[in-house]
Amino acid sequence: MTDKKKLTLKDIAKALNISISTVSRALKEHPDISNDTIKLVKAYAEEHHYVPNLLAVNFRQNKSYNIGLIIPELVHHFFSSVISGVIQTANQHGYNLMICQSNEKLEDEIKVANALFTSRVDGLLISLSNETDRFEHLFQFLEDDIPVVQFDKISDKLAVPSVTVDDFHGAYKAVSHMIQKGHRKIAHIRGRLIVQNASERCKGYEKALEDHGCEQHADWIKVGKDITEEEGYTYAKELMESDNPPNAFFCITDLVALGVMKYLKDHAFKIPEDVMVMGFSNWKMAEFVTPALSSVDQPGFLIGQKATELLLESIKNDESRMAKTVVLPTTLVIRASTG
Amino acid sequence: MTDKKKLTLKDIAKALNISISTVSRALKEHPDISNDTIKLVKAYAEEHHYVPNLLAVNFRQNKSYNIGLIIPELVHHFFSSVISGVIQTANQHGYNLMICQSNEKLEDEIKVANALFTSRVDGLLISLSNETDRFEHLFQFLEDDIPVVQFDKISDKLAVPSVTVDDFHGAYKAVSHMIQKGHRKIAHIRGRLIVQNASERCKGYEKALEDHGCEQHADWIKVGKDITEEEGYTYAKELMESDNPPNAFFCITDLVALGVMKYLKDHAFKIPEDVMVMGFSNWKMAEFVTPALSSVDQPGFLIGQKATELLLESIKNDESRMAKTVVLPTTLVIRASTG
DNA sequence: AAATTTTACGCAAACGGTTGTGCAAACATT
DNA sequence: AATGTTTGCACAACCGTTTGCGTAAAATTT
Repeated sequence: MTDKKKLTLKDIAKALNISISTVSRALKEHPDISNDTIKLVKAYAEEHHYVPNLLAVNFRQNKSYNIGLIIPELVHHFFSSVISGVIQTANQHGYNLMICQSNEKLEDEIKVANALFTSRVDGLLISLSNETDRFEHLFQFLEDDIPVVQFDKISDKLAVPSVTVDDFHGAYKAVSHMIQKGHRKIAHIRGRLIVQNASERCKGYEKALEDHGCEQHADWIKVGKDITEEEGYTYAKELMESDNPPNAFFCITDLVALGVMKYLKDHAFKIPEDVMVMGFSNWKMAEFVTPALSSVDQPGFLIGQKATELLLESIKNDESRMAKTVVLPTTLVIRASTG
Repeated sequence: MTDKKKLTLKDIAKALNISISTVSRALKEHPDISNDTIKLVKAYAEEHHYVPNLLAVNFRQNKSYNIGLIIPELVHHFFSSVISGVIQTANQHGYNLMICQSNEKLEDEIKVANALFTSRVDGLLISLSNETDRFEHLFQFLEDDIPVVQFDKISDKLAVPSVTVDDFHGAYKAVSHMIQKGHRKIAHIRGRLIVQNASERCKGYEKALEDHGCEQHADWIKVGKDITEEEGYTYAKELMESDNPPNAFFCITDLVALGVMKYLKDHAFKIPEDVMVMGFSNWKMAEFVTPALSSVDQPGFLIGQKATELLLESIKNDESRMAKTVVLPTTLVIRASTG
């Protein structure tokens, strides 16, 4: 291959018969440099397509201009929206993104966190895996003054800024909506409460029932493990075959709701007339299933944006690194499954 | 903030009273260094958590260990699968990924390509935007000996290795399947033919009709512009209201198929009894719509993996940079919409 | 014992920028 | 005219690692 060397400051300096430092300063319009020289240097650089060696710059500045992102799953509508927001914001500020998956496993999370740490990212964004109950792999960043921001799946054991959606009110609005539609016997299929989102949504559900004076039964709350469609199907079956079947389902996520809908359709229950179904997250598919699924929309893109802004701010100044919480609003999207 | 400096080779050298170069070599077990010294250095490095400064290493090697990825859309099931494959493969080989979106616009594609170029990526993966008909922004990489690999949306004007799925046979299999099910009047809703995938799928469709001796009508082929659900709906309406309505639809993508299904359901056509519908891409939602949508599955993860492998190989040795084509097989996924 | 080879390490340059400091010339002030 | 100030640039150190080369000491061969 042709061995074309990239143009360097030294080359320009030699060509114009001035010093390297003058070239460097001229390119950034340093006040010490005369306008004539600035023009001269810039013209030459432009003409010869000078592009600064970022590797050298970053090394000198001891900054990678990389931020790390750890998410449980990449192939996921919500998380890809988040990524999209992160990328846009990061790029706007001259930062690049290094994305890693934890696959919802603590082991993998630790592995990729260490990799990002050795890569010397300037900051870290993370949505914790469901398994995460230790934080040493994240503390090492803080010990090295590398700011961390958590989003969506967060923990209060990690004292860093966080961005979440208002799961509580999202759930509250969703459940209230079904109550107003006349369906007051509402079941809830949720995840384990160690995950903050699950806990908040459940609280919102309970508060709505309470505020509207609806029946509350412990066995109307089912705890999913993997949060799959199958679980939705199974629990729907259990609940609908019980002595006191509900006439509405509030599901922790759209996938579970789909399982519930499948059971209901298989057994000739009419949605929403007989039984209403509400999801959470508003996946793309929610609008395409039949009947279209009502859901609580989480602003993924916005979360990504906001989290990245917080992180970049923390990178700039130390004071921004205190734990603080940004809570973004959810939007109730009403479709056919709740009338 | 506490000003804790990272441990450097110099620190280790000073502590052990040996030279920096010996430390450097010891850590990589250079044959010039005695086993005793290697052990000594490694022990010290381990104990004090030495982590090499990648910024310095990369600068010194003049390698960023970054590869760029340009895709039309991030929030998209297929592309996030691809990304997932790319990330895994890249990380396995010590490379990081810089992801950019073109939003299907040439202008954006050029912008991000330039950004990646200045970032000095070691290689570039790209799936072209639908608008791309110029290639200067990509040629600059080749001129600088930075290898490029294209996938999915490719162009033969770009003489670099490419990875695609077998759109032709995917389409052929899909259409043949419907014919075998007894639906011989098959319409096709496709995209513009300058996009290679659209062209291949259309050819596969035509070949299947021909091989099975089915009617072929030019007006059974509709050309979508944005490839949206609405277009599917519109064309389904047009076709079903025509004098000679088809009894099957082969759609260039699942989204279009959903639009078609919507029209059919709205107008009381039975799927698949009256009219069959076939999509392409096998999006997540295909299995959740009613009736579940048959589709042609594209192995996104595999494409990402393969493309990355080709790229990394090209980075390693110049000879691997010749244009060559890897074609991955598709899988026909039969669901309710085709019986 | 002298000559040769091997072993094990140190020295110093290099990568391409950034930046603090020094200094001559030009200009302004008294 | 002597002094002080500003302007515009050059010098050189520096970031942390890699690597070619040189060389004493040890090991081996004559």
